[in-house]
Amino acid sequence: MEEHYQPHQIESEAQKFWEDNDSFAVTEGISEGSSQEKGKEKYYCLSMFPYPSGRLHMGHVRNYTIGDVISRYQRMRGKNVLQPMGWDAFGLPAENAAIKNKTAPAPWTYENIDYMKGQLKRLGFGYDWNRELATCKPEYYKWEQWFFTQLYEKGLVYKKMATVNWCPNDATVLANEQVEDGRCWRCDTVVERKELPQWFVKITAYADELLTDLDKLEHWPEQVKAMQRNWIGRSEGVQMTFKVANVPVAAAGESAPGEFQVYTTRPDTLMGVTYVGIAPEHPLAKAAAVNNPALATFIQDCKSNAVTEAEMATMEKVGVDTGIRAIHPITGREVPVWAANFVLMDYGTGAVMAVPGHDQRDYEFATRFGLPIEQVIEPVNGEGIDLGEAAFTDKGKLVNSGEFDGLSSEEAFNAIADRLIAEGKGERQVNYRLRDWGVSRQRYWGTPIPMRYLEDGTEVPVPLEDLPVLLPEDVEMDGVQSPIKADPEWAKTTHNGQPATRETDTFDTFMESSWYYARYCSPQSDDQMLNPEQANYWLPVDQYIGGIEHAVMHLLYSRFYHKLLRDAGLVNSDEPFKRLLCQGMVLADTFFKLDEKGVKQWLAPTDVDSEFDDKGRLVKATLKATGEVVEHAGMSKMSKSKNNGIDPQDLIDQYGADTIRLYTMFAAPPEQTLEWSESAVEGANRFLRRFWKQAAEHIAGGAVAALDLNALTKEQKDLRRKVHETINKVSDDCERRLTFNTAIAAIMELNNAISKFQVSHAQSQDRAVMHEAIEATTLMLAPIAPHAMHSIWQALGHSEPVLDASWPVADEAALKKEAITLVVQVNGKVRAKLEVPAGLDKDAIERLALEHDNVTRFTDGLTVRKVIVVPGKLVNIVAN
RNA sequence: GCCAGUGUGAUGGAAUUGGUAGACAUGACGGAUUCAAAAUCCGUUGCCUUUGCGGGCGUGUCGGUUCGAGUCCGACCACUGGUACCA
Repeated sequence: MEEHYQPHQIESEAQKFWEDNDSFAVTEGISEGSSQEKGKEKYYCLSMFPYPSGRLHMGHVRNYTIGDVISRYQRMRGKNVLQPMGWDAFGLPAENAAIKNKTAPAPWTYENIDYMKGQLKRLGFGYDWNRELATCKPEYYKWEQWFFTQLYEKGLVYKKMATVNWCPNDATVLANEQVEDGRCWRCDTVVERKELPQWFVKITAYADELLTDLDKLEHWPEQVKAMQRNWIGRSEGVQMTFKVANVPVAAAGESAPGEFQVYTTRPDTLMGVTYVGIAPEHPLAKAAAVNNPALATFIQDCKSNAVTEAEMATMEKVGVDTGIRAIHPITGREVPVWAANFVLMDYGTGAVMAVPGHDQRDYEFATRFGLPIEQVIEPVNGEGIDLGEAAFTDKGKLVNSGEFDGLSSEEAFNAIADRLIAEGKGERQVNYRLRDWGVSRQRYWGTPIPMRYLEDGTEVPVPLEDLPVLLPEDVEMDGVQSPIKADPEWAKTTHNGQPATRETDTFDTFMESSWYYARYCSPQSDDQMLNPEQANYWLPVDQYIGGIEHAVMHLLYSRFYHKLLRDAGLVNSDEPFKRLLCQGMVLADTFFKLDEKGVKQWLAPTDVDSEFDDKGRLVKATLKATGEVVEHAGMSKMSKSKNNGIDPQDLIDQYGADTIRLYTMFAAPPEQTLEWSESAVEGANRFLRRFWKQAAEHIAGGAVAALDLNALTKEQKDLRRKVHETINKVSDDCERRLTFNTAIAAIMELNNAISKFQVSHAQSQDRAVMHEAIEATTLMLAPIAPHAMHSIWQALGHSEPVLDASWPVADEAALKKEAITLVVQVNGKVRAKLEVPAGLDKDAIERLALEHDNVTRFTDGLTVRKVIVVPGKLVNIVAN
């Protein structure tokens, strides 16, 4: 064994060994499994596949190291481990890069995949590359297209109008990310809302199951389940009809609707309705606008409103009186109908009842536009409320509500609902905040939606024998129009011999990432989407690992898709991911400067010098190359769009993969957000060098005697205890807690104990105990620093690779302690420490504590009121 | 705005069930080794106070529960993720 740690040589040797032996290939299935796999429990460990953006960044390294450590740990625990990897290859960045680099998205994507695959291999991740997939390959998206046609046949797919961001200058649809401050990021034109017909998948049909099955996900983080529950947003309420007193006469003799629907979760406040809000696109508003120029202008202005929820919720709430009067369903009173920018046609009924006394948003709107505010609820304790400052939004007791006065909010909910139902004016309804999944994108680099339109406009799904609908890869991007929309020839096709046109929209890329985990079970299957036998052997995924930013959308769409696969008979489980680890984001500073068009140019953090004040806050940033002052936009997750990804390549070149893996795992617990800094990488490298040297010196000492447990000195027993305590600690951290940082800290402590242990060559048991400590350390580090441990394990004389060695088990006998340290507190402050024999009784402990010199100093002249003894931990003396 | 999270020394973090705050690292300082440097090894390192033993303060802010609070409860502040067309 080399005396010095030489990571690059060691790592290429270990990687060659794994490659030559195909160490991470798992054969599919149960019965045809190799003898090695027979009788083993399966373990499917999956990390979220990357978007091939060009280079790995530290967020990827963190994610994939966690997955690889868990996979290697579980393998050492005797499991048959599957760890696959692939590419979420469709998406917007490829189109942007293609335009910028005057190439096509396909070659750009394939080059990135090649480069990033090389980086993953260089980091030593144990993937079964035989199962690699890329979602932009026809053999993958063919089955996604087929499945969509199946959903269409089942009635789970439909088409409707939906709003998009529209750049009138480029005549193109923009993603939310491409809109900055309401303007197009390419040409700075003000963006408009535009309605387009689009395909939707009925996720709302599964809303209830998606909600209730969250309770079955015992090993998912509570925070993720909470976010999904809130996203689905089940509510119980009442939907009711408001009749219109003065129906406006619409243009061309069309009559506007004479009534409209409103949903509320607070029917108890119905008697406090003083106005009604409708969406600017509501048919009533449109009709009223025909003879109301002010309203027409308002509706026109609302066309430039943002489409994102965050912006709509924070924008100024404004509205215009439509002149329409609605009839209150119970009192018959007429209330004004206002068109308001915060009421959305796409969601719910496009109309809301307003109770300014008991809803804060309605209150602010009413105050601003001089609408009446009426109190109909008072606190249960009978206290008065002041509606001069804010709405009273708690539940309570009804007042000013006629026959409903005196009822509690809960009683009034039922009484008012029953009344509306009895009069045929409303019904109880369960609503969800969740909306159906809009899967149409007006972009090129995605899966073509497998639908055809006949000449009479009839829509038909593409039959299996005509799938896949191929996306041409050899195209030119002009930066505005999708090449398959720009080329009229592409859309031409036939259906049963009749001329037809193809759908030119592509799928949302979440469609691909919603089922890839299942495709890994039979990635080469070319006659069906999944091989059910393979899928049911491996699924559900035992451990899924990925960024917390996917807590709702990707993880909810995947859960939905799994249920669709189940209902299609392709899998037999209800949920795709048994245990979930949401890794925290790796953040880095973001910097930008404005170009001549006023558009933000994001700058790589490595190109910027920063100055800090004495509190460590960034006060000035300058471009390294030119000294030009640039703007700092805070820290955010590493991403292509903010250009703040830190490429691990330089660190790998300098220190090797094991150091980067160890450092990343040591820096913080996996779930915690991590602000990127490489200041302690050196320390991780130092630790590996130190252990390497210890192992090399030990091995150079030659043969080792057998351990004789009856002939050990105190020092030898102490080191053994530390070894076995560490085994327990590290096992728990890797299995239950998934806190690799504390596992590494424990191994470092053991390593410090090994350093302090003086080996006398005259004492054969010294070397025997040392041998046990070195072997245990090697095994415990093997999942984290697999290359170096591969070499050390071989040098320790093992023919089997450390990859397949068994995880160590603690020897209970070695853990026994003779004495323990107890803390003595007086009134909660530590005043003394006692060394006592383990198992000493309570009275004796109490006596020893009260007699201690530094304790009597603080109890002198006081009366001892109480003594609390926490066995094995502390004594607290309460005195005054 | 709404939903979810985070906040502990100079820095990353530890404290797993309400029981010793600061494990393990990084950095800094001092020393050994060296012609010298790197590397390595040893020591010190929350703040204030004390010759020393020790003492006081201290986990974003303010308040509460408890013998005892980083941990539980209430209010607030700051930052991060998501907010349905970034993935």
